[in-house]
Amino acid sequence: MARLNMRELALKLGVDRATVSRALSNDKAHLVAPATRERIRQAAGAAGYRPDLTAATLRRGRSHTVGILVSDLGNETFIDVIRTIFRHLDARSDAPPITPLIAETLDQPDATRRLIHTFLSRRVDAIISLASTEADTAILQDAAREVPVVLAIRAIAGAVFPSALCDDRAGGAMVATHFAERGHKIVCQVQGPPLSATFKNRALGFSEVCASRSIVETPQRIFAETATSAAGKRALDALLAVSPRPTAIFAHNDALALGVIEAMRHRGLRCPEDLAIVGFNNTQLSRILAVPLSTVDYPVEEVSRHAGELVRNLIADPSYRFESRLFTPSLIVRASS
Amino acid sequence: MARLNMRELALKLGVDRATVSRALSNDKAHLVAPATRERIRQAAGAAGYRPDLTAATLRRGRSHTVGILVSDLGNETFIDVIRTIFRHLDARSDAPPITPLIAETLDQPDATRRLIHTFLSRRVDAIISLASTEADTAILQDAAREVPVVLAIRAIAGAVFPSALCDDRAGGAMVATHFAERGHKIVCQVQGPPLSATFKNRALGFSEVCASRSIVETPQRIFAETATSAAGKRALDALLAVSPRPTAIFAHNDALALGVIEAMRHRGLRCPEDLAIVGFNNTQLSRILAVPLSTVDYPVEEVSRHAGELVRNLIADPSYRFESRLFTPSLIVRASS
DNA sequence: AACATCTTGTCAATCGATTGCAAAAAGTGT
DNA sequence: ACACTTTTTGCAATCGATTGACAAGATGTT
Repeated sequence: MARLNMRELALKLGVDRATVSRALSNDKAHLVAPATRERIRQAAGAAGYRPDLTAATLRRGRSHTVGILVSDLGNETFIDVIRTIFRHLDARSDAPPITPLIAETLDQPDATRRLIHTFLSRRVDAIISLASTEADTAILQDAAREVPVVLAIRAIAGAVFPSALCDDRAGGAMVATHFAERGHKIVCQVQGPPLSATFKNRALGFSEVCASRSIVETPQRIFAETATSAAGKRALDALLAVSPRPTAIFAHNDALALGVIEAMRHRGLRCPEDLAIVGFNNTQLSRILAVPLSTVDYPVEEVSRHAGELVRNLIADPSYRFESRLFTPSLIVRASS
Repeated sequence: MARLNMRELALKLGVDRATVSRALSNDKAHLVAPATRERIRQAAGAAGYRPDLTAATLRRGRSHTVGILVSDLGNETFIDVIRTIFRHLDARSDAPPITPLIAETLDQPDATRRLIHTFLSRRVDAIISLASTEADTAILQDAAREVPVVLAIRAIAGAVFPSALCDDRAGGAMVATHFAERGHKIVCQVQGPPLSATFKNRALGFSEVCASRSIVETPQRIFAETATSAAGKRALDALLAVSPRPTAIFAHNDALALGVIEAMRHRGLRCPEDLAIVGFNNTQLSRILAVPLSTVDYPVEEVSRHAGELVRNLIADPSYRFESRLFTPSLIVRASS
């Protein structure tokens, strides 16, 4: 069961472990004579030698590992971003591959603190936080004094971190503009939990355009406690009580939109005739609904790539002059509006 | 930037590092006087001391880490299983928490080998492979000589690993029985890629019941190259060319079923009147279709829990007499059949 | 008072790879 | 053959925590 280690390999070849280490490394391989280097590499391959990365990490102080915090693994968009980040971190063949550690916080600050501590104990080279809330600010700032911390998807109000975000405000604005062009005069929003900057910005962008194009936004905004279809269902009741009655609504994500649509179906209301609706994220479900859902496409690829690059660059040089970026989403008009 | 390490903490407290180590450990804390122990724990907490787990791993030979291989992170069922496994691994407060490492193989054997090697280099305590294919057999067997390897979701034909699986054969049988009870005489399957044991077993269970209840299964089976809705769409053309023409079809998962249904809509065919359809997995989409989809509910909780337990037990004792288990899924009848 | 037992803490080796420094070997020019 | 540079290799310390062996001190027993 005992694994072959470097000392044994060196012994077998009659060289020093230092020579083996250098021969197998990327950056110091030139320090060993070509013939010896090849001999060592052959033997290592043949013997199935695999270096112990925990030992290497201890000595080097670099683990080639990044921690990814995500609030909800059930969220399709988050998963898309994570897997795309994976690819960007793993793909580059010049640099050593980076192994991601993933943790689900479920938006619980205690769990988040615990998970961040675990990451730091495991000596991650950086942390990417997807969709963190304000409750995490202090912990993340703490962590940032040890390793680079990069934010993706959700900004944190009042804190500056390198980040890769979607321009949610622009997204909200696009929806309002769309409603204006279709001649809607009275509109309403079903807003996600307001502790998330994402939803705040979507609301803001939408309202701004409504004001400038003199569309009436019903004074009562609908707040969903969670951004889920169940909450969307409940929202319809509230919506119908609103006066003046809106003819179009902007749901802050596709799940909320779905809930509203299902509730409408129950009541015999038709979409878009009775009520037009636009969602956000362009998830799979938006395409497959009986009435395909208009929605805002999330710039997954760009956000992920930038997050990956920030991490790579900040790991290479902690004082790297990073640039946080906002990526513009795009409206996809389908039958629901 | 330099982190506080155990030596410094010990120095500050005027005790030996060994004493600190024992005071902070779970199993050896009783070896240090209660007063000293508390003093050390207080100080450690106050100073924000966090042990370096890579050093501990190196010394102990245990990383408290497991590697999870998954073929496709976009698959809702896989994600559900992963996050449920997380919870079972992380939750137990008596044992130290286990950090999962996740890797997406995309069913590419080369990538799989690379990722497994990375896991082993990082000294994972065990590997869980979700939905592996036969192409991975040799690599997994290799890995199994170093650490416990547990299979979930998909068995590998001809190889014995501790596993936690869904009884796909029973699931297929349920669908056939359901068709029989509804009076269908001619049925057909849209089968997922046959290199996956999952789909083989679903097909088998279905066919067995068809035979015993003298339902005609059309001789031409439809094989989808991938288990996606696009493949499902293409499958409908093939289906319509089949003779005798079936009145009900069993799609091997919900995505395939969705594809078939969308293609039907394009042709103006009605579900279930013209063609009844049942899927598999009970994914979100099955609930939200215009005609809610009958499907087989996947026993996510049971599979995940058992996989987690296998891993825990095998880590604690590699010679543990494990029991591989099959969990029975359940048919959910909705409007589509 | 002598001896056994238990408690508490220290010393030093260890896990496996990396790397600064210096020694040995090989190459170069005169 | 000699002085000198350059290449190649070896030695030994190091990263930070854990643990077996053992010593010193405290407590108990007869």
